[in-house]
Amino acid sequence: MNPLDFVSGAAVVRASTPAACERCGSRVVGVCAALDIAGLDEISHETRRTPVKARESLFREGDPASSIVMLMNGTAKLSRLMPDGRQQVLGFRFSGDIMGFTQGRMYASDAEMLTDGNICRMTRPQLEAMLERFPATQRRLIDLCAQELALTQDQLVTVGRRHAEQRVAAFVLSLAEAARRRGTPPSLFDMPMTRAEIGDLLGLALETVSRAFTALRKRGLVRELGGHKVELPDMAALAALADGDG
Amino acid sequence: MNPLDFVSGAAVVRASTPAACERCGSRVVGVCAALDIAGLDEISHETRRTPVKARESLFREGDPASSIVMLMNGTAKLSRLMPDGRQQVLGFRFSGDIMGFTQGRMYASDAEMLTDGNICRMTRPQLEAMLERFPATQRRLIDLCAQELALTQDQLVTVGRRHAEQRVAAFVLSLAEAARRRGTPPSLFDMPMTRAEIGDLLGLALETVSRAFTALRKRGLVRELGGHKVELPDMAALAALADGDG
DNA sequence: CGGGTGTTTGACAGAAGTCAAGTGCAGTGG
DNA sequence: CCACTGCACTTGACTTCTGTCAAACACCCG
Repeated sequence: MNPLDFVSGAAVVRASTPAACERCGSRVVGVCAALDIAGLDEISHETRRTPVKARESLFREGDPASSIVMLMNGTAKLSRLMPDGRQQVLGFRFSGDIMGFTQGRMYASDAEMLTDGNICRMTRPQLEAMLERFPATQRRLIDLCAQELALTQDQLVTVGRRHAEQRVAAFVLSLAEAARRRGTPPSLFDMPMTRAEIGDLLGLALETVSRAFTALRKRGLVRELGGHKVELPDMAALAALADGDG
Repeated sequence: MNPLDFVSGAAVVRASTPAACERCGSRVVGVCAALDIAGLDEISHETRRTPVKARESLFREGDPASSIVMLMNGTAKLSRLMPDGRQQVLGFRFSGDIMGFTQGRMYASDAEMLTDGNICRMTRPQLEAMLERFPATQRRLIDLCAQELALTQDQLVTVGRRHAEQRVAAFVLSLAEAARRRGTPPSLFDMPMTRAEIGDLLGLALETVSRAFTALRKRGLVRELGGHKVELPDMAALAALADGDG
């Protein structure tokens, strides 16, 4: 497996036919990427771009899945709560990702912002109407799901078969890959999540995550610049380590 | 999380309008469940029911994803190979499940039969044609994907946040749930996989799996009857244990 | 009946979790 | 402007769980 593919389950796909969306911002993302200008215009009447703040909850596990959320800006966290109070982070999401789409009637996870940002909500009926009216968006939703599934499976491999340091290496590489997809430099990016949240993603204690970062820092594979900025001087070596050759 | 929902990532959905499929057998499964009699008739011209034997490979990771496979009968294993030779089992599949659907051009995992069985293959062009001709199958594919995604996330919770014995408890409960969906008694089912394969699913060594089974047997929560038959005398207690109350 | 595969069990080593203390940093308020 | 306070992070010591290695056993298939 290529650790660059691991990522935190993000379903990021760029618009194939870039077009401006007045309400949602300049980039066309998520399912809407399949829409032409006319379709976008129709949809944009019904969705609103709204600012959200760090730590704000977007939806909760078990709540009725009344709408899907497109993340226009910022970073979010998807997680589930265990009965004993601990949480499993399912993945982090970035601008361009969609969240909250489910087959069932309820959300399958919590979603919470890690940073300030902007979202667009589309209600379930609006989504259904769009799928009906623009069949191309159906195929797109299938692709988004299939891709997200593949990425979740990748994470399963990471959590199931890698040691602590390898998991953290794979994790930072996934952030790099997510940055690349957003069109920003992959070797220098933001990492707004805490050690505890990373641990809950990777199935590790926060102290173990901290020790792994220290080890990677000492090897010169990861550099933390302050302000949650991270630099990866040697991504190839990091990938080798993640795959067990380190 | 409900441990009964954990399962091995199976996307099992019964036909809402049961109808006979001459080529594939008596039950209508997978995407085809959305088809009416006329559609089934049309499709059935192009797919063939073929017997497969235990340990036979259905497709391999990295091969061109030329067809999807509907498992009519028997049990299969989906897995990925790590660079160091170890494998991560992504899930087990049962009669009624579909395998090999992917957004990319290649299969994302290996698929191998654990038992003798029967499959139907549908080529990619056939699938595309069906999706085009019968839009209802598109919605069905979305649902199958979304459901499979949710189940894979469940497994992530299991592997990431549970101890060995809890994982094994969650695993046998998932087999029970899969049996229930197939319409067979949930407290008595086949378990054709080896301890090593269970370990590769749960991120455990085979010895650890064996010890966990011994412990569950001693507690009277699991009974192995020979011939790969397993009985669960107290599923509620098992669920409590899986959730950490044990 | 025999051989191979899968399973169980034990002893030990090693990785990660837990508990605890101390450090650093950022935002707040005087 | 600076001290204070709270949170996140780091580091150490110790414990516990799981992995590894090894041997014996059980079971199924030929």
